[in-house]
Order: sequence, then structure tokens, then C-alpha cells
Amino acid sequence: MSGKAQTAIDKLEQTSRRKMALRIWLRLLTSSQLIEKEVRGRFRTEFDTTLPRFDVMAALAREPEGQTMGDVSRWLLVSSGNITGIISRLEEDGLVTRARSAGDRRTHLVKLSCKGKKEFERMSLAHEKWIRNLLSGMTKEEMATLDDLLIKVKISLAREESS
Amino acid sequence: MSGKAQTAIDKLEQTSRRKMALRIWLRLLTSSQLIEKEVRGRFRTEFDTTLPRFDVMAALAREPEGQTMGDVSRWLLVSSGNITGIISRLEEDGLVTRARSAGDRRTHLVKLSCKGKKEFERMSLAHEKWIRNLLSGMTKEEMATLDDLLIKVKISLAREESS
DNA sequence: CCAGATTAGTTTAAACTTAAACTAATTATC
DNA sequence: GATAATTAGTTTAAGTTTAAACTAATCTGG
Repeated sequence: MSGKAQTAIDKLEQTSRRKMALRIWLRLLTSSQLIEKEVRGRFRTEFDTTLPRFDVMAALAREPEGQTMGDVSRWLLVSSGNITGIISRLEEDGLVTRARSAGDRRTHLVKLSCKGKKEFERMSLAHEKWIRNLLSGMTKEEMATLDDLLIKVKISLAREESS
Repeated sequence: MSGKAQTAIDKLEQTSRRKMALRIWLRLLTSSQLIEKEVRGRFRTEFDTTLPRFDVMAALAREPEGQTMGDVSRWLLVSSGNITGIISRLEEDGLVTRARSAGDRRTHLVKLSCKGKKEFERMSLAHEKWIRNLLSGMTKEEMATLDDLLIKVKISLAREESS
């Protein structure tokens, strides 16, 4: 009988289903906040930039041909007004380009500039290393199980948030 | 052999440990963001308030005798300046009281007012129900395992973020 | 064609958030 | 006991974030 299984069984006996969802939510939130705090600090001290800027650049890096403002805001789950502001600041710094589309003239094609690509590459490698180190206390098996469970969380959310 | 175990094993075979930490982080972040988005919207439409205000009130509700600004900011993992602003707005609305301590005159004793307690009670019940519904697609066993793994994440973070 | 509805993006106002500078009170050290 | 270091909290400046109002372009049903 493994230690992990024992702990989980204890929890089933001690904790009502009622309180368990709330507990999961608080833990989910705390983990995210702790990682975010750490990563934000490192972006500031090592690259003199912010996490939202990196997030937007990472979204842009996924599509070298460029994408619309709406694509970025939907991918990052934030409002379009938010993206407008961050893209504007990135554009001022010459890291992204924004151009009105030829076809649908409402949309704008946004992409990383050459400078932006290079900068993102540097930051991305460091970022990946930070995360790997932060989670180095987890075994591969634990991460695989956690990944499965987080997928289940997402499925549950998708089904319930509409109702 | 359960479906869950099979999925996890597939992942071990297909995904390098290197990429797995990053994947976990993105899933953690996405789950949190989706829940936050939903909860924020409900606080706005059903109680005409914000999530940060509720978070501060929930922190205060834990200690009926009151606590310092620093206690609240440490509990919520946010800056003290942030707490100053939110407490000030809650105070204007008569939901909390803030008084300079008699002993150490640098610290302030903050607590929910009577009105604040009643308001928090109403919101807290609704909040718990929202979360329970959002996670209703998870079994008790899945939640218990997820809880264990998130504790392991937290332990890993605590060990690594100092280094 | 064209009036109304929809969509993409920006702007605005308010709140949130942080890091850093600052003030005031306390503690430590000599 | 005076001075230095620390601690609690506030303030400030800049950026992030949202919801809602707005502008401009496109689509849709007559």
C-alpha cells in the first residue's frame, strides 16, 4: 500500500464531497499564484519585462504567419481591450507588428517582429527552465496523473459553466 | 486496466519529462483562469461585487477577532499596497472596520463589520455552490487524488523557489 | 440596393496589482 | 538612552484587467 493511496483514502473518509470542491479550487488557485509570482519576478529581474507581455508574445509565436487581435484574446482568455493595450506597448518597443488586413478591413494581422522573435526565443528557453525547476519535485508519473486530472477539471468546467 | 491509467501511461511514453512541466503549468493556469472568469462574472451579476473584495472578506472571516493588514496580504499572497486599497473601499461601504492597535501602534486591526459578516455569509454560500457545480464532473476519488498531487506541487514549489 | 444586425477592434472608467519610495513606530545595539 | 536597523502600512507610478460604450466594417434579409 503506497503512501499516496493511503493519504487519498484518508481524505475520502474525513472530508465531505461538499467541502472537497472548494478545497481543490483553493489549492488550484494557490499553486497558480505561487508559480505566477515566481515567474513574474524572474521576468522582471532577468528580462526587465512582464508576464502579460510574455504571454502575448508566446501566443503570437504559435502562428508565424500572424493572427488577429481576437485570436490572441481568445487564446489567452482575456478581454480584447486588454490585448489592444499590451500589443500597443509591444509595438512601441518594436517587438510586434500590427497591420490592417487586406481582406476583412476590420481585422488586424499581428505578428512578432524579427527582434520580437529573437527576444521571445531567449525568454522562452529561460521560462521553460524555471518551470521545470519549480516542478522538479514531481515524478514523471505524478505529472502524468496530474495532467489527466486537470483535463477532467477542464471538461467538467466546460460542461457546467454554460448551465 | 482502467482508462485513466492507460491515458497516463500513454503520456509517459509520448511526452518527454522536459515538456511535461510546462504542460502542467499551462493546464493549471487554464483551469484557474476558467474558474476565476466564471466566478468573477457571477459575483458581478448576482452580488454586484468583485472577486478581490470577496477574497479579502473571506480572509477576514477566518479570524472574527480581527487581524492585521499584513496577515491578510500574506494569506492572500498579494502585496500590502493592494490590500490597503481594497480594505479602504470595503470600509467606505461599511463592510469592514479598521482601527489602529493599542499595543503596537504601527499595526491596524481589521475585521468584518456586522453588515460585512451578513453579506459575506450570503456570498459564501453561493460561492461554494458555484464551485461545487463547476467541479461536479469530478468523482470524489479524482478530487482526492488531485488534492494530493496539488499538495505535492506546492511542496515542490516551496523547495525550489528559494533556490 | 440598403437598413438593421453582427463583428473586430479601440476607447473609457474604474478597479486591481505590483514594485518601489516613503512615513511612522518599534526593536536592537552599543 | 541615542542611533541604526527593521517592520507595518500607505502612497505613488506604471501597467494590467474588466465591462461597457463606441466606431468602423461586414453581413443579412428584404
